[in-house]
Amino acid sequence: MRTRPIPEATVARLPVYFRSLLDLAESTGATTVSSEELARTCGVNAAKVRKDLSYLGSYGTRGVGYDVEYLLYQISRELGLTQDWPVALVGAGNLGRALASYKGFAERGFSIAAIFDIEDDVVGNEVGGMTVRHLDELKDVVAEDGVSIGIIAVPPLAAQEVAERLVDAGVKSILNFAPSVVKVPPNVTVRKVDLSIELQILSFYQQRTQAIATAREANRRLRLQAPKKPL
Amino acid sequence: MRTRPIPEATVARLPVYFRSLLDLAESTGATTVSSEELARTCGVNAAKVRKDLSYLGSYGTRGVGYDVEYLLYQISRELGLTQDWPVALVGAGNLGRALASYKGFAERGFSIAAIFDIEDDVVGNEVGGMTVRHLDELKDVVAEDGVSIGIIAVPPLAAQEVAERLVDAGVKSILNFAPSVVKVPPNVTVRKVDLSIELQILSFYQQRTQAIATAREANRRLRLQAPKKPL
DNA sequence: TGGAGCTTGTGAGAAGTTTCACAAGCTCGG
DNA sequence: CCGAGCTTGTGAAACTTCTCACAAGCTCCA
Repeated sequence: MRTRPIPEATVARLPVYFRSLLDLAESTGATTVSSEELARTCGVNAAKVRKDLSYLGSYGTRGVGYDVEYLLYQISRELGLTQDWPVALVGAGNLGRALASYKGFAERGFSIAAIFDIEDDVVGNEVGGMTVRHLDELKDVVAEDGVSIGIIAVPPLAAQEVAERLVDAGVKSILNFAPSVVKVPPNVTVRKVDLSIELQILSFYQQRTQAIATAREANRRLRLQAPKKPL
Repeated sequence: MRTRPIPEATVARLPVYFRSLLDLAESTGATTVSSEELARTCGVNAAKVRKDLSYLGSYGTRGVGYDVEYLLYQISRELGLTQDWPVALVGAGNLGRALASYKGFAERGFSIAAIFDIEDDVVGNEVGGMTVRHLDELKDVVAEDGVSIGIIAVPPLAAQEVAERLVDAGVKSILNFAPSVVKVPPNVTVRKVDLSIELQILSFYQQRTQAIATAREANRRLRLQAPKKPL
């Protein structure tokens, strides 16, 4: 059926198109959209939109554009959004609690099956309308509820162990919020979201574009503190 | 001084190397590290590590490896981590509060200068040891504290307006957590972190690797509900 | 029915990124 | 001082992603 595999870069953009199409359908009520228009709302190049969508199939009409409803359906099917994905959330700290109450997940069919933690004073607490369970129950919940996606929201030192327990329980996809690299078997997919790394990348480009004079000045000062390269 | 600009892909990895080097220095106390070893802890290819580091300069020693301290200093200088970056956090909802108490930012020199919101019942509250201020004070705070980085943690519909107010106040780099595309002038950098998009990407690959039989079955069922492509 | 005006789908080339493979160069022991 | 054993730095090839430019094909109106 599918001729070529869909490039990773395209997969990463499909959710953006999806959301823009939803907004479009809701706010303007338009039934059809051109690649130009979709590109504008997504902040990308129109040719890129067309090429991306062409990987899904030939769903547009020349001279007219794409039918919004039909395209929405095709993208959601491709992304697997036509079914519900129960998610296991591990870690009920600051971030875990915020994620538990985050509405955006449920909107796309990702429901939190259960929240886990390991601290005695956290297990049993109410978070986002659910009771925090002990991590030891993970395997049972995963099996019972058919969980295939796990979210790691624990301190960095605990992340690798949690990842292993998720894999052991049968989870095949992991979203890692802990600022650490986790290693998993090749049949498991991990994506990481690292808040501090994003700021560091911004800092790089920020520094780059600061006034030349200021940068030169700062560099001179910094060089004085620089450790010597060992001989 | 710099011959070639550092590729974006490399910039995105420097913070990962940086963290691994810190861990390494702390846990093993090693003074030197090979590209092979660093690559292992970062989950990347050794040649990539060497090429990435070579953009910073020739900081290694053949037959020996890289001096950990020296490399740490060079990366932190490149990323602009030798100075402190005050950050304006807009949005004191679930996510905003979690970000406000997130330790990882301060560890890398990103200090929250102030938290802003617009809701009367939120402004004035205590969050992470700070008092939430009204968004109208943004401009003053940015000017006074020399803020150049802003974080958007507000509902999607408010994101564009907040972005404009940040830009207007003089912020040059924005980290956007709202699930929406924000448009800014070309001299401003935006990076987005979209939690739901990450799950949708996982969902795509998850679906792909599920048992063929199951997928076929599901597809057959789904096709029945598919809207017809308009003629 | 035919032609003007759009818009898609895509080949081809450009640009960016990853990986390979190996010369250059360091250390250390004998 | 020399050669064995490492490890870096980097051209070059392979691969991926982006962008351009235009033929193919649709709609609508006269």
